[in-house]
Amino acid sequence: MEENSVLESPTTAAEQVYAALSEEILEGDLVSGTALTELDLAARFSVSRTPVREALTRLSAEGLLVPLGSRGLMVRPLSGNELTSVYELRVALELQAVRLAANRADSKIFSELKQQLESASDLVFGNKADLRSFYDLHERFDSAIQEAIDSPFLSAALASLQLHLKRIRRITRHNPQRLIQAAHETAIVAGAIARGDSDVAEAAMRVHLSESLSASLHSLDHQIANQPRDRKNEQ
Amino acid sequence: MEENSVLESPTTAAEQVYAALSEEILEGDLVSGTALTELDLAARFSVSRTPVREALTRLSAEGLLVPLGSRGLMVRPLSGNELTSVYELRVALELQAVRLAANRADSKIFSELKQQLESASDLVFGNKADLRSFYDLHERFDSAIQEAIDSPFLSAALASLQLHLKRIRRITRHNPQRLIQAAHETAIVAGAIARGDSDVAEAAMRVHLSESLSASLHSLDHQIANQPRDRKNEQ
DNA sequence: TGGACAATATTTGTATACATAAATCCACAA
DNA sequence: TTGTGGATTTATGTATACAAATATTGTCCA
Repeated sequence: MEENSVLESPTTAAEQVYAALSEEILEGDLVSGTALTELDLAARFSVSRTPVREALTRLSAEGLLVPLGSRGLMVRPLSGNELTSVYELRVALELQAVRLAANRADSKIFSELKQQLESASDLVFGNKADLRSFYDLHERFDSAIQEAIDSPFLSAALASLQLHLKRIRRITRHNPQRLIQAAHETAIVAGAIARGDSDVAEAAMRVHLSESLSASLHSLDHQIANQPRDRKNEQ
Repeated sequence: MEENSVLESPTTAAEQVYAALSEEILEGDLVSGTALTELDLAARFSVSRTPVREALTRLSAEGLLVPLGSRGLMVRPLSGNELTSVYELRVALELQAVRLAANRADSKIFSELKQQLESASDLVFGNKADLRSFYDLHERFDSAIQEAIDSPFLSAALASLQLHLKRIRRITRHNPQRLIQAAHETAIVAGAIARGDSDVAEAAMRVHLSESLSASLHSLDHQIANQPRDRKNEQ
């Protein structure tokens, strides 16, 4: 919903708590199911409960936190079923996004992105900085789409989705082979957008998301001897 | 999500303020651009600023309120461009929803809905109660889809979308002809879901949304800019 | 008249005190 | 041992006081 740019000067305490907590959730430092209490957080961040409450309200509204029993909140668990649901939302939003982008985008931007994505494989096996720039490239791709479509409601939904996707990427195992494949799939999407072919862009994105979901589920299943995809351990 | 309307008992002050404000926004009692201040609202609802702040935070997170300058919040304006963006989001979510519903739904439920939708035209020209039950039928249709897809993230996005759609329906002019047509279009979708035909369900929904957007934009264009609202369609 | 600047008012941001409800603990009895 | 009731603790819900930031007003001077 808002910019996470780096130029933040005088942010409020509530925003800082929100930023810190969402980062911890997205980075996996706060694992699924962790209970949060206002008093603990207030002490930890050396602020009063008031800004903590605001941060928790916002995190709940975004679905990163869910009620825990009759009292308190916990970091939202992401089982295989919920991961599948995130992808059902992702398919909805991103197919529409690339379709619109193909109709509206500046083709030069996406031609460049296509080339960069095609040559991104090297980065996957590089050092940490290379891997970082690999992810940056994908973020630039997402940003370019949002800018191209210029649709505030769709963009807001995509931004919200990105939060959960970032969590999922941390939860699932790092898989270099899959990353290379994903870059290739995304390059095809970028190419289709660049030449304004919305049908192919949509089809290629559908392929990409299908592959991506399979890989994530597979990775999740192999994490712990924990749950395959049944509906028992929800909530 | 909120089938408990009136008799819900001992809710918190923050929730009551949230419910009251969102109702006022959705019903058009608070017109686009209205500035809200915490102190005024606290006085109006006879509570302190604390629960008011929580309500405002939630309404902002849902996009019903937007920042007004450097201070304060206002009811989000919905121009033609924003209306179009809402529909770009709606297309994304509802095409996916009906596609999934066609694969998962109990066909008996949607067969019934189809029949009810086909015979709903009478209600449009009836009295207020009839019109109310016409809208109820559409809400039951939406609920049935959400239940069929059983996908928490997609459902949350649909629920959030519904808020803005409800606003739009109030902002745009009441058009009986369009309502009858919409019921027919929706009946076709319900029929396709009932027999598990996801392609036709998607296509029929695409038609419905396209027609619906055209009608809404047309209605918006023909409204005198900021005419004082006449109170014909009060509850 | 018009503009700069100081005084004032208004509004949001934060801390804190108190109220209330739920969970926990503990003593005591069956 | 078990479980029942009440006291205690703990957490959230709400009100309020104060601080800080911004807008507004008004005054004085060129």
